[in-house]
Amino acid sequence: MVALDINIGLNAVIMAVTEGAPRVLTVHRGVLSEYAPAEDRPTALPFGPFEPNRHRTLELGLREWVEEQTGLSLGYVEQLYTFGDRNRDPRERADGSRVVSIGYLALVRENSHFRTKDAEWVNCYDFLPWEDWRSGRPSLLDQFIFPALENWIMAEPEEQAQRAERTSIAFATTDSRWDIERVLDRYELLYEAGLVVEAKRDAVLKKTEAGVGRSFALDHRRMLATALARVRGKIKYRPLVFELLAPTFTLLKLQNVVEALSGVRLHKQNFRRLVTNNRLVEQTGNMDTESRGRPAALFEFRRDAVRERSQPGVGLPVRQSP
Amino acid sequence: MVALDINIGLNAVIMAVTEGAPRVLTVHRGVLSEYAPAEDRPTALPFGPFEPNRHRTLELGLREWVEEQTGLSLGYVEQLYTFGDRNRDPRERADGSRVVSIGYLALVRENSHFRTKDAEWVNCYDFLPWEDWRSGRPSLLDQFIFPALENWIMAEPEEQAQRAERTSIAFATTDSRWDIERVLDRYELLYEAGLVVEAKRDAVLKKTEAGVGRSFALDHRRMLATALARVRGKIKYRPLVFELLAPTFTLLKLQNVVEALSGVRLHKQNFRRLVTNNRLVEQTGNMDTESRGRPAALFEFRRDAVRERSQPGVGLPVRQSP
DNA sequence: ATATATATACTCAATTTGACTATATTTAAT
DNA sequence: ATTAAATATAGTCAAATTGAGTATATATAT
Repeated sequence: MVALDINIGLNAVIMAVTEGAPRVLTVHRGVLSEYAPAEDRPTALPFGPFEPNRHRTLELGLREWVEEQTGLSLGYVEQLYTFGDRNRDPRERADGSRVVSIGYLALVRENSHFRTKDAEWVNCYDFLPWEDWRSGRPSLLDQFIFPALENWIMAEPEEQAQRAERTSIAFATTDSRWDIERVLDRYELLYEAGLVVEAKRDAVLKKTEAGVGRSFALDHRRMLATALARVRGKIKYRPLVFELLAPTFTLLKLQNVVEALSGVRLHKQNFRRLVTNNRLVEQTGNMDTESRGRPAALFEFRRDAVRERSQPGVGLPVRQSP
Repeated sequence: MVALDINIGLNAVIMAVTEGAPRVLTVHRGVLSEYAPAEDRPTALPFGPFEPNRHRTLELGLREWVEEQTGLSLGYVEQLYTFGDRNRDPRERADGSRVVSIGYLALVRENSHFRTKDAEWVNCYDFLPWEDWRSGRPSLLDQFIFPALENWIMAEPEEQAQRAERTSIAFATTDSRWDIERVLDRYELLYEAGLVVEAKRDAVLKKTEAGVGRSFALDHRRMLATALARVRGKIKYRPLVFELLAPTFTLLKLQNVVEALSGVRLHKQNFRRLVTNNRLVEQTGNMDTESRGRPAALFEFRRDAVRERSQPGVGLPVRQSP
């Protein structure tokens, strides 16, 4: 039983959808600042240590320090993943100490107030720009990512076949369709191929040109990818979206939040048919006032749907709208 | 930064399907023995400490000690959940030390050899008997669980509504269908209602009559429930089953493994149509020899299916066969 | 030879999905 | 006041999928 020198950190991927984009709460200081030069202090996820003498459970620990630091009282929280690789964190010392981080996903409503102590909402797609297909296929893919991945595949004769297959699955380069859920696979591939700056920082590859997408401290971009993958997967069969919406909303608003998270456009009429036929929402009787065209009916989430249907999600169709 | 006295343990839920039942590898000794009286040493999941100076990653740590202790070389491994509640583990002391356990799921083939150092395969449904509906609705539900839950609901006037709703969702007591994935919800409800012996042991409730299902050390039954829920959910859209099968198999064998895990019977013809139409498997050309009736064709997993289809699972239909 | 167990092909109706058309009701621009 | 643009909502229709069967083939056990 080795007791010495394990620290547990709690990381929060706090997401909201505002102005048509999924956003993540970031900080520029905190526990990590002392380890980075002041001028080069990277964007980071909110982070707090787990203190066993203070916190009865991991999740309560997270809620407490998030509230302390940001004034934000979290509603929906779920554990994502525990990250424990060596050399993840500069606070580890040569003697074998380790920082293990437990990542959490939290969803908050778009107008949640918080004390902005150096915190900022950032568009998730700034970090993962290849994941947003709402305005069509991101040109970044063909202009930079695919050529670079092709080089990486060819670079190692031994592993060509395996690298090609992984790329084909993650990025749908051959016949298959883009799978919105493979967010983490894609990020990890880009990392291994040295196409994100975190890989250079971790000296996985030697320095090449600038990486793709905005970078994050430590392995925080990986945590964000894990979070987005989880949300995209779960939205289909659990009523997650409603955690991100005001209590009443129009169907267009609901659709826009689903589209922002999934990164694809949906067929409007069929989307409406799905959510209303499945009785996932019901009309409140009121109408929306701020619309441009014909006013839309306001809906609310039918909580009973959870009991009635076994998979009460917003039913993402596979295809995009034209 | 509080460094003192956090221990990280790694727990493995190692599953196989043999003789028509999902089984979990259990041990009766190991790190925990010294804390339990010898005559009352409960069944436990394999457990090992995470040693940061030895293990580069958490998963490698798990693989190493599982191999050391059991001789089993794990193939498919995925992280399940990190458990860190206070008072989970008797090795915690009053000074605020804590044992945080990271649970892993591993799937192995039915004939995997291991050095049986006090280890034993146990039917998962011994621990969670209400989860096996293959021979019809378990009588345990109506004979014991529902009356007891009803008492629990009524016991606290303040919380009646909430308890009733949770019970209704988890156990499909009203109109809804039994949802095979809500394994963890159901276990946690039974725990809170004091209907499993672990709850008495943890003094959540005062002693009542014997609990339902076979008990497990510490919170290991909760980990098993987490694992079964994960497998049941993932089997639908990822080719997990093939980790549990020999390289070639008959369609009946495949169906039986899916049924064992999901706990429900499936419609045979439709199941075949699904897996063959989706080209998830392909014929090897050989026939099975040991069948009772007409010999069945042997199939193998089509690895390409992962690339072609975005959700390559075994397509569990919702309903059971008659 | 017969009963029983299993495999496999095929049918058919109900439901769900994808892709449309048509129409209604509002605001903004002219 | 009229028109264009934006949005909401209803409805249609064919294709694909699903649920529930029937029918038939090929083996073993007695």
